[in-house]
Amino acid sequence: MPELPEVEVVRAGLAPAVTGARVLGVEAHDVRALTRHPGTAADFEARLGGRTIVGTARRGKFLWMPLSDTASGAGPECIMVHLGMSGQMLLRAPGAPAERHERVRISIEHPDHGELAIVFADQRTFGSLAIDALIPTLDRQPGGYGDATPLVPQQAAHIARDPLDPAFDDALFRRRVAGKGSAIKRVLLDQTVVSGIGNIYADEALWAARVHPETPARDLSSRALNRLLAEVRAVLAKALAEGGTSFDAQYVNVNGEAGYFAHSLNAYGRHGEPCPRCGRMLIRVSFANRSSHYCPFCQRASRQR
DNA sequence: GGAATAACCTGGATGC
DNA sequence: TGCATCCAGGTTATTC
Repeated sequence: MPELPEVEVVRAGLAPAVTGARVLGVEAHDVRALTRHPGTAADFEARLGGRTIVGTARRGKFLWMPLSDTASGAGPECIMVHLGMSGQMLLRAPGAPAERHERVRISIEHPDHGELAIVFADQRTFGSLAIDALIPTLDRQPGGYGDATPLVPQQAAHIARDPLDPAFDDALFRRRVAGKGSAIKRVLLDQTVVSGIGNIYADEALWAARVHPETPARDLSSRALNRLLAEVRAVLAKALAEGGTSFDAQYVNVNGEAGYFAHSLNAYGRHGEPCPRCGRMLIRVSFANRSSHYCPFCQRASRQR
């Protein structure tokens, strides 16, 4: 499932191929891939045609590609992308056969690389593209990773910065967590508190920090919270270095290749196997319409203070 | 206002 | 072999 490392791999893969490229044409095959777009599919196609992609940026799981200004003088805009659970952004040669679950194809011409196709494919149709307005960030810091401009898509403005963002505010994160009575795992998954973390990396970071997923957030000591934040960063960075987590064909980079981090998972999906730390059995429990995987021995709720 | 829950969606895995 | 059911989970609207 695309979480921060997977989205960053996609962004980094797109950047050299799309920055400076002009949009030659757009084919929206499935309107479900445009649920975030405020207009029709025809409007999406018309507003994108002829524009130049001037960069790539990412905040948490949101990815965007700023566009050149329009002749009409409308404010700055971007192509906003959310991969949802199964979205893929693929780079293909012009005229390449349609991908399975292909929803949108954007044909571009790059001054150095020539013609290419950006293909958005999505099996479960939770992902979406949109043309969105770019608005100033409240803290006047760059809107996201990969672009120094202090602008962020309107639809991603409510999302907190992610832990790998240089402008991430550790103190603000601690204050927000300390004010929550919910389970710490639920707080980690709350994109308005900290972005980029999904079910996989939440389980991995909690395991690494020895924190029980159902510990009330406000019960965590400063020490435990600092340890957890450090482990979140470590897990995300390691996954990023290994190209992200792929269990099946659900996540691939822009060339259709899988990542390797699934081999490094310690807790997620390993229920019934021995804990790599203590050797006791890892378990899986139902949690907030999800599954939680943890070690009931070395992640005890009573050990947080 | 904060917190919890359901719904959206598809295809692979599983059970009968 | 074929059909029905379950499960995966990011985001958001709805409900409490």
